[in-house]
Amino acid sequence: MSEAPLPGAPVTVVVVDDHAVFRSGLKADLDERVRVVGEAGTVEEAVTAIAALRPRVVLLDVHLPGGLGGGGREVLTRSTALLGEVRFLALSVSDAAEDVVSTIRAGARGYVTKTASGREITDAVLRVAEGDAVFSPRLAGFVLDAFGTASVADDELGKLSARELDVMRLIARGYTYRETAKELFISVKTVETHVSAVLRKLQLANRHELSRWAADRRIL
Amino acid sequence: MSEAPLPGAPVTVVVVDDHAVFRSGLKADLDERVRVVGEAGTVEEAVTAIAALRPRVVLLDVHLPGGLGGGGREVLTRSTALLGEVRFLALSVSDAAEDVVSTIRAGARGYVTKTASGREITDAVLRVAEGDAVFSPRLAGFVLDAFGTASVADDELGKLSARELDVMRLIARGYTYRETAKELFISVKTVETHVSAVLRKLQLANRHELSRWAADRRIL
DNA sequence: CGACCCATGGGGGGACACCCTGAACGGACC
DNA sequence: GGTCCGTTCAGGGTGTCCCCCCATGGGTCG
Repeated sequence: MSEAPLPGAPVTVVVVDDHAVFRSGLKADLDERVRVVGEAGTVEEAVTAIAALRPRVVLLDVHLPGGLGGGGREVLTRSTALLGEVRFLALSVSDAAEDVVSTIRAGARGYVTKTASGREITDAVLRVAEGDAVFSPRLAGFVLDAFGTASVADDELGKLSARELDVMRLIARGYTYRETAKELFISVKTVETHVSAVLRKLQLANRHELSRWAADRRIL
Repeated sequence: MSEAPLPGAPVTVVVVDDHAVFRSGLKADLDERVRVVGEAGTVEEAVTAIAALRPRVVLLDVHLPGGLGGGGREVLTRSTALLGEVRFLALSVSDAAEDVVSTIRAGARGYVTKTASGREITDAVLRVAEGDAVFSPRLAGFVLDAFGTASVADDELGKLSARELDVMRLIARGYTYRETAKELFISVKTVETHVSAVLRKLQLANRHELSRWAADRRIL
């Protein structure tokens, strides 16, 4: 790879996970072929650390708290300027298709579930650093499927705006319009507008179908 | 505590989690007041290790794979013979009331979310070893609530009549009153009556909570 | 600069959800 | 036979859901 820094030098890594214990585990289990140069437990810390340290690879927990849904993706969207220089490898307990696809779409170069060993994660980091895309074996199949048929199957979600996603998540959980409005500091009428847009874009009839739709995709 | 072994001796711990990296993190972050004498990544390994090693405390991930729902609880139910000798401290990423309550019901003496630091988890282990019940601060409130009404809360489902169950299942799936009435060959008004009875008996506010209640219990 | 999308919010209205009271019938239990 | 409960249904009311219309301000894109 022409982008590789000094051959033989360890790959620099920043670890992002809200669980301090898991970060410690990574630092203990990643072997000497990589070097952990920083860590972060929140979205803010992560964005700051990545911009300052410019690691070769970021090991990113998809389920960071903070963003209304999937704070890990927020780190990605706020680091787009660095996407050419820094590679992101997503770490997640979930292997739900929706999570994987949307994370890749946000710019991650690989996706590994947390059941992997330190050795396996090290291997994945190195391959991502070299430009490969890496997926846990049992994810590889449907990731390819997803991107073969993604234009139809999945882009329903991509058509929702950020605010519509906020509203959709709360409504799908059973919040009333009034509760949703209070939670998001907007008027009930605005919630109605967003819900109508969501139902129209997703081609659903009512909030019950929305709940099931979201549950099927594990968006709750 | 009269049950305490040698005063000053470190508390023995077995770590159960399907993520090897997280186990490493625990071993690295738990301080010298406890001693990790074994670990396991599956239900089978855990049951075997606990029976053989007889640790003072088991740090148990609730979300082990294997059991049809929450394999961690399976470890508890298969170790009941040791519950007097070995204390279980549940570790989970979830702070959902349902998970917490059912885990405590299965015999765990505490419940800590994985966002806790190594120091906090060590403290929790020591307190459980001494006989205390330990909960993450924001869990403490509703755990007490849940157990104030626990004896009643259990047989809620048994209190529903046959017809109420019929109606409840359809409503929980998102059927409207009208659709439910048609399906069961009764009037909309009768459906209303049954739904009201169900909501009252289960102490739920509306059909959305009913949907979640039923989903949690896998009644759908 | 105009076209377009997004986020915000309002008026109004039909349909539905949920609650209250009340009532009729039948079966079960003592 | 009286009492309780489950099942059936009604009238009437309030609040929520979801739709239609509309408007304003901001951002992006060509």
